Amino acid sequence: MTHKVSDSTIRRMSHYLRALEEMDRQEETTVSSTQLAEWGGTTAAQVRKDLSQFGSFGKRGLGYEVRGLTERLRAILGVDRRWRVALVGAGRIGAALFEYPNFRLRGFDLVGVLDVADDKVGRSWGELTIRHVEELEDVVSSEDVDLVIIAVPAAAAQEVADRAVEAGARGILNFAPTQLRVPEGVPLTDVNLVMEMEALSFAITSAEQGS
Amino acid sequence: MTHKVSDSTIRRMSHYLRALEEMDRQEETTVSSTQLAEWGGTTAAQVRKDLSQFGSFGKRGLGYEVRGLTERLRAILGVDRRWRVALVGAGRIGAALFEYPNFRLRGFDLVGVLDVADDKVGRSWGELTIRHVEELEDVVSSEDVDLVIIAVPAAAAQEVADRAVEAGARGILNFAPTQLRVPEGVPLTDVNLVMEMEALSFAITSAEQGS
DNA sequence: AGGTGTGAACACTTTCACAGCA
DNA sequence: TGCTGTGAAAGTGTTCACACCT
Repeated sequence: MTHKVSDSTIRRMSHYLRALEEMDRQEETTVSSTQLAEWGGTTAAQVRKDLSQFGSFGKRGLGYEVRGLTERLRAILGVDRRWRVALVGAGRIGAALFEYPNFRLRGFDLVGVLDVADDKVGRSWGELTIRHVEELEDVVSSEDVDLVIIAVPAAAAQEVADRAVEAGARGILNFAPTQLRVPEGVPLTDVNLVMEMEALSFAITSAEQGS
Repeated sequence: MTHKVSDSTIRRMSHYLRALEEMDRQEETTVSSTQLAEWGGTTAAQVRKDLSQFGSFGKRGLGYEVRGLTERLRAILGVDRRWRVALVGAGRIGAALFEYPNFRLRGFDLVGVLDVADDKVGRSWGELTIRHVEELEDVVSSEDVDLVIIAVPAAAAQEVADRAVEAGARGILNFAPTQLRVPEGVPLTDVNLVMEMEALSFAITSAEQGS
């Protein structure tokens, strides 16, 4: 049933979900594609096309039922469950993630933190104790980790990825500025701040020069 | 001359630039589109198409000269200069950026940090003193800020964006999980960690369910 | 021979426009 | 009437294949 769904569709689905949750908080019970589009900076047709890839959730003439659609989107995105996350690299990025409340609120539970540095291993982060990267396989399997966040220097990232996947991790979020190779079927997302800054730099520079 | 260039092209250009710098470090003097493609996980034709949008930089039968192409890419991306960056929100994300060495290495200088919290205002971060968000306009204009990074709660983000742009900021990197509205011509990039995690969640969930 | 630069073919995404249901 | 769901059209991005230069 489920054919290939584009990346941009998924990104927008996240957006719609956030919009719906906000609308529910404001006690709205129904919503139209037009309203959803305004919230997420897209068009009504786009919203309907996106949703239609997963089913028919609306009522003609009326719109979508906020609560119902919220549930459907949660199920589609797979966030109607909790995810177990291990963090490799207890530096600043790691700390930022650790303290980011939305993370837990949205269903992602940090169940392990690892680092190589001797002065970090053994320390406590909240209820977690930082463990040595050597123990990665152990943490992934014993803690039943689904997702691994890589926040280590570029040179160490590939090895961490290989071992995490081998040990059973099912998806990877990579902050290291390097192109990781992972087996077919293991989703990988990169977050590269320098790249984002360069995109801004380009946009400004080319606007300056283009007539 | 410069027609519309796609976002994905720019992302790949960043990649090529990083690859070239690495190759230069390894004392390679020329490089083919095939090699560049391998490095960035794309195809040779794609590399050539991307580059050809900005000019003809290669020699047929030979490839591209590493140093020369590096310079051209730097100029295209606008990173042959330094950028002045202000950071609004001195929380964990802010701290992570502040300590991220690649940031400065790649040409982005943090020249101002602001926050609302009284217990943060006045503190020192390296050579910078955290200033109150009230002073945003002042910082942007007196420090000649190009880019503003927004790392404040979602509810405060739009106001910060409006004031930053009004005061002369030319681009915005937004970490707040909300859809900002900025005037036409002001580039905006969003970094939304929950969204990235949800994309992983979807990929895993749909793979499980699809046949 | 070797590898670029590029039009043409192809694939994918978005927008349009309207039939159809509440 | 109002708004969804969806084929068809338009627009964008990627891949192919080859002429052309060194």
